[in-house]
Amino acid sequence: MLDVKLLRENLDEVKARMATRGGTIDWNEFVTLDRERRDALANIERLKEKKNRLSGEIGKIKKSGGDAAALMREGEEVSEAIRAGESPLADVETRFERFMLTLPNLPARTVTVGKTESDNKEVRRWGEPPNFDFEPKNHWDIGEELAILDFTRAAKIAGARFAVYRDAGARLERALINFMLDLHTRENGYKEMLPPALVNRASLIGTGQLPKFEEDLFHLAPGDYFLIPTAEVPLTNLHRDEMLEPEELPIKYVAYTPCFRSEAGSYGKDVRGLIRQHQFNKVEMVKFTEPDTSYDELESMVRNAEEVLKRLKLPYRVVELCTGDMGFASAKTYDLEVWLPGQNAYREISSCSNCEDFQARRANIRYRKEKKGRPLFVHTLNGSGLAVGRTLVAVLENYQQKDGSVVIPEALRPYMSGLDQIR
RNA sequence: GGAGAGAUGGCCGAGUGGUCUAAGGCGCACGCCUGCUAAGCGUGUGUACCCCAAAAGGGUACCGAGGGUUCAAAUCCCUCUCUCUCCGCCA
Repeated sequence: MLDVKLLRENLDEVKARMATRGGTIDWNEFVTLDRERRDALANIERLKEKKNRLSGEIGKIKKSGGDAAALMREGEEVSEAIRAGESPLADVETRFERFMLTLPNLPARTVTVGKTESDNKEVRRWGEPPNFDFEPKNHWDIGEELAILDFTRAAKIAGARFAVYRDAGARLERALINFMLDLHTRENGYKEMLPPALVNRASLIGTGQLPKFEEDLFHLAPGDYFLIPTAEVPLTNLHRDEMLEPEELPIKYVAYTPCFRSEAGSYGKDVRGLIRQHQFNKVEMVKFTEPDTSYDELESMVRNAEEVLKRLKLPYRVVELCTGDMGFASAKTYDLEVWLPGQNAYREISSCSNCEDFQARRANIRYRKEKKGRPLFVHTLNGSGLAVGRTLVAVLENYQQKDGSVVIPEALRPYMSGLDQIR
């Protein structure tokens, strides 16, 4: 959520910066609703003041045995007026709040202005795409030929966009999860968490998926729960409605969770293989920081995600998303794209974002810098470290051999009981 | 799923219709005192929003959440959420 005062006081600047995201926002609605809301509020507060004053006087008169009938009649009228004013006020407040909750975050000033993916800025590359003396295969062919991935039976038991990992495939996925968690907890200073994969509406409003993107989520009717689309949701909401101590910042969490996405509207995209699934595994990093340090923390989070790819010796590049390509809650985002020989392209495997105080406002996550100072909103960051299924794809495609086997990256062998090759 | 108990400020805890403008304690901040420390004494102590150009100042709301009764609700009524105890079921 954006700061209402910022909108009131610097509307022209906000308009211009928000426009760089693309899409249109009805700013007149903001001005109108804000005006209406404040007028209605001032009106009702005046009446309530009167009510409180009358009630106090009636109390005193009754205590001293006097007759308060006239004042009580007046009080009745005031209460009637309050009741009449309450529903218009509630109505305008609801509309105002809904408007505010559907505004995306303001892009950071440093972010490159652009419309689409093609305007994104490559920041750096690492590693060389491998040279094969044969035609490299897609991971789904590799996986099915080695009998470590089974899409046919996944379709039978669940449907499209699901996968069954089998034998060494299942084990490789598990090895990747453990490898990533160990790296982030032992070397990068994150605390491991294992949160629920189901969350309530308030949590999804906190991180920004609701109210605008309900169709992207799986909703469970009994209990009104949602399956999490990313561990960012439970991890960030851990501290919803909390006051954090400045000395505990930055807080750094890492969690492995399954993630669930409806992929509504993605028909025809990545229809084969593991790239786009309804259910996938992800190791996610989340940070809570002071405003001053959040951009340094974003840089180090990106380095933490890169370290996974470096240790696996997978070639990748880092891309800074332009204003038009960023997610709803983000002020600045870096994507990590891993080289996939089967597609002859770099594909997203991690996304690291600084949400500044956008989520902290929605989720009411604050800290007090000074003991007597006012509460301030923290900055929240999140990043994949990494998308596990896509990492498995990258391993299969980059480490494939002419004979159809796949070499296990050295860093993973301790997690595979020393196994060095899947054949 | 059944029965019962509970939810009050940063924390503990009192409070069953009108000075609750929430007692008291702890904690915290500032000051005083004491050669240090401890103790003691005094003062203060939340959040959000609104009015005001700003400051000063003023107002409204907040006792788990939402409704209701009443001139007036922490207090009475209804619904819900969560926590705890016991029973049942269960990986």
